[in-house]
Amino acid sequence: MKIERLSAKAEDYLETILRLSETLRGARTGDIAEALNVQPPTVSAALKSLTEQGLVDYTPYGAVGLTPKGRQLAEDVAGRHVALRRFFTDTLGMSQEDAEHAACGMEHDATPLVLDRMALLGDFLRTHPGMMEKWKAMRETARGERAPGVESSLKELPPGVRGVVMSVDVADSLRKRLVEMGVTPGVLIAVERVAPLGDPIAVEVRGYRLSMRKAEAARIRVKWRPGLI
Amino acid sequence: MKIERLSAKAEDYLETILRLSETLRGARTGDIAEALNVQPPTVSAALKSLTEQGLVDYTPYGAVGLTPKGRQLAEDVAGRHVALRRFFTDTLGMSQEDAEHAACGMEHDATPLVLDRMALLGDFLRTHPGMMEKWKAMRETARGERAPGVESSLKELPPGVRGVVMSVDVADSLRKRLVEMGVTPGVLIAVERVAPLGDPIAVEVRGYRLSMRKAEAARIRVKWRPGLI
DNA sequence: TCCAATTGTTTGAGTGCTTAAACAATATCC
DNA sequence: GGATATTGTTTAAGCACTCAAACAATTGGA
Repeated sequence: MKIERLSAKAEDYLETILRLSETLRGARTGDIAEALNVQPPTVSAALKSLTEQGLVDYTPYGAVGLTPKGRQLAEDVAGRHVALRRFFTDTLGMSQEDAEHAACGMEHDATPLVLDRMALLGDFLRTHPGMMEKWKAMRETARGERAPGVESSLKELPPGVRGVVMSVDVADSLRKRLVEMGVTPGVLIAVERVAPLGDPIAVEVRGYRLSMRKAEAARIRVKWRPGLI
Repeated sequence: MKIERLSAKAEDYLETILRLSETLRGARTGDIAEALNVQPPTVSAALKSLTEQGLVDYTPYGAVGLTPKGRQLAEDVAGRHVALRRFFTDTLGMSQEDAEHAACGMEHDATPLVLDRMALLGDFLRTHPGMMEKWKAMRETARGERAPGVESSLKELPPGVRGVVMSVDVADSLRKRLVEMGVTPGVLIAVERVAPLGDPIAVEVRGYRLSMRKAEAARIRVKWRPGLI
């Protein structure tokens, strides 16, 4: 019996099954498919493979459960996930949504030592009176003064921070509207605010305010610039 | 021209080519294969695919170079890599080796906001006089008092911290020796020190001291326990 | 009870990544 | 210059993951 490292995908399946099997419905093929953004046949295949590896308990058309070994691995992954998310929200001051998104990708490769030190650093900041306030204040004042040369999509530009448009790679219909508004390479742009549900987002450029979908903002590359809007 | 997110593997290839092409030898198939721990034919196939995507400049049997687009992406990845490694060493106080290892896996999924906040947090600690010393002191005293329930392989147990053996999954020859030494589930164990080159490592158990390879330590699961050796 | 509607699986196919074995080009040495 | 060693590529194959289309089981009414 080998302890081969599971693939990131396999870990995703186990983690999802663990979460769903704690609900009343239980973990059903369709729900797993929806949670992982794949089609049901993909889940059937994955379930077959995981069953052969002795990680899930599963009979076709029946409910999906975890074996002790599978549960152990699933709880490992889930533990890394929450540890990262807590660090991102509680210590780095990120939003729930941003933290969740980042944790999803990094949970598969975070090492125990990294997670341990992250948790410890959070404790350090919280147990020293006044330190968290100072750190929060620094985050506020530093908005827009950050990392010269950081480049990302417009979607990932923190609200209030300015960026220079590097490239626009959207469909023609939207592109036309953007060009009319002046969203062309070289121009300063900023995200004003994000709607409660995360979509659409309000963008400011040359004094105009326009709104666009996150999917669209993801196609616009920007370089972060000092200064708030 | 779409900006599909590259796979982690593709990012690895680009990053490696960037690093190697800065050397005198240049990026050669065999060197890339060795750096990424794959066989040469795998690299040939990857190079073909990356060429079709317009990311590398490559003629069979010739030197491998990056296109502007490929170089851009490679530098993005390399930037995430060093940002993470710096945070792990300079702020979390991890060793170069541990930091490098952890950064390798996480670089593909770290978001710009995460990297930015990590860098800012490092600046925060360094710019407040005395804070780094306090934080370092806390790391020292906290060794062994950490995260109840954290489980990892023996290889990942920080030196000096005690752990309880959960399972031993090694070949029979070593297993026999380990059992004689008393390395069985339930017993307390600790890593005493790691050889300069990282292998072998000195392990302490029931007062005995034995040395084993990292590959072997990776097969022993432990749960971290309070208290130093 | 039986017939839709829903849900899940199988099939067939494709992509990405990997390898061993066979083959081809390049480099090196005499 | 030619034989040999090194290096790189092609081929054939396998595994993990994915999907659309076709098919099968289950569920929930009427």
